[in-house]
Amino acid sequence: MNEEHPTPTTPSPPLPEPPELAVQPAPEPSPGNGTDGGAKSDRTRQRILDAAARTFRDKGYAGTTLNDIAVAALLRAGSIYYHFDSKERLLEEVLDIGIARVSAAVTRAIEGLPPDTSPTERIRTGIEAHLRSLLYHGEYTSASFRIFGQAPRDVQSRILSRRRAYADYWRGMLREARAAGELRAERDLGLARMFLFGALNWSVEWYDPEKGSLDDFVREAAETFLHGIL
Amino acid sequence: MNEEHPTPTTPSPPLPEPPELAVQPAPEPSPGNGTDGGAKSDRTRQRILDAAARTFRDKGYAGTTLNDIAVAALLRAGSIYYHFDSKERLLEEVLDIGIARVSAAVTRAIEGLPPDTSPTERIRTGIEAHLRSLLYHGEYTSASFRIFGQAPRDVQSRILSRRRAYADYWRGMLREARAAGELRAERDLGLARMFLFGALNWSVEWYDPEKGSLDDFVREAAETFLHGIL
DNA sequence: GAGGAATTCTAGCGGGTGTTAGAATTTTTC
DNA sequence: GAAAAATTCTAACACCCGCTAGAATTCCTC
Repeated sequence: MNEEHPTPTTPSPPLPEPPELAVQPAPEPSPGNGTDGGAKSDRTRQRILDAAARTFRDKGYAGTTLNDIAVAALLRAGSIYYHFDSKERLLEEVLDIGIARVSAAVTRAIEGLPPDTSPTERIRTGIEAHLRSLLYHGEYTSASFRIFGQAPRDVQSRILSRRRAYADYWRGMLREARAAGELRAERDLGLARMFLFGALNWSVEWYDPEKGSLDDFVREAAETFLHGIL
Repeated sequence: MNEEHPTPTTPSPPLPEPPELAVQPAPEPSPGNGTDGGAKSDRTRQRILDAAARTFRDKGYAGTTLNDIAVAALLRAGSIYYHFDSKERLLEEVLDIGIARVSAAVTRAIEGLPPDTSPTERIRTGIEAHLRSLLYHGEYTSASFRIFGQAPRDVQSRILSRRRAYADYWRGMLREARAAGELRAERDLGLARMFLFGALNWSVEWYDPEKGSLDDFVREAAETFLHGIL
């Protein structure tokens, strides 16, 4: 048993090597969360979650190391386990937050419409809200859609109920539009919905905010889906 | 779950039982190319490629182990290196084959049309061919779209030229349709094209061949994109 | 069958993985 | 300021990764 370590000479290094710190622009000061009472320093928890969402989104689940997350969150890998039970649970929470946020954004946008808004107009609003939630500050949202397919089976199934609820919401909207006679009667609504999700969620891979305003983009996207290209 | 690796204590690790193996025999035995007397047993190479395509597609690039591929290809992990230089190169070839196949399928389908076919009809044919190539025996095709985003940067850039060529093909078709006055003038063609790709390629995640014929599906898909839902 | 090439396997290296125990440190409480 | 609690770090374990060298095996040719 010979102990050969790179730095056996220094008696007690206070900080061996400050790990290269990914500079985080402005850690959003946690919004005034109503029911406080929680410990102040689970802002660290939030930092870990944010770092995980972004890293998962960029490198995939299996491609992401706990050390990657730790570096981005400005601590050491082992410390993550004080806040999360495992890498899987971390993923699970990121995915969950992602869908919850899109769902909330879309629901809120549609419920803010005047009560006599037509089903078609509701759908248009939903499309725009979904896209906005995806493309604008959507670290969790985009991560959620991008890496859901890579998640372990049990994580997927634990998230599935939320996903299904969101899908049902859209199913209902489309059905109402059909009931109101605003849709082509022969259209397959299930296919249309999946088509829509595919088109919208894929945009996170190629959308470039510098090539035009987000407002124009989401409007044009909704129009393309509603009317087609012909 | 059923993974079994030879434990170091057992003296003679038995060969893994060969499970049933569905491999399409290479229709074209590689013709005698120049320098080498074509080896007969690069059917193994094909088996590895097939296994890699399917495993990459299912588990992602980083999530796939060379041992996973080896098990699916009925050999041991080390043997892969007789046929491929590295895991990266294996990925590269899978991705390349994938795009090449869709591209070839779409091109062939459209070139088979009568010369006076309208641009719109060409697009419809292209959509259907793309989908068919994706959903029917599309292990490479679907893998190519699903995991391109997970590939290392240098692999991506080496594949990019093929991808761009395929994208250009579609760009040209859409432009012709517009020139022929068959498209809504105000439509953004770049967005429409990316929308289409997103919708089509996402279908590989949810399409269930037992819920209806492929013919009906691809027809309905093209219709939805061309006319929208309204 | 013998010899040689082609192909596969075995065994292992170096390194990185998620995870954990316990020491060290910071923060809170009195 | 001391004691206690909360949080982070260090160091290591056990395992698995991609990959390689060389032995073992199969295959082909004569």
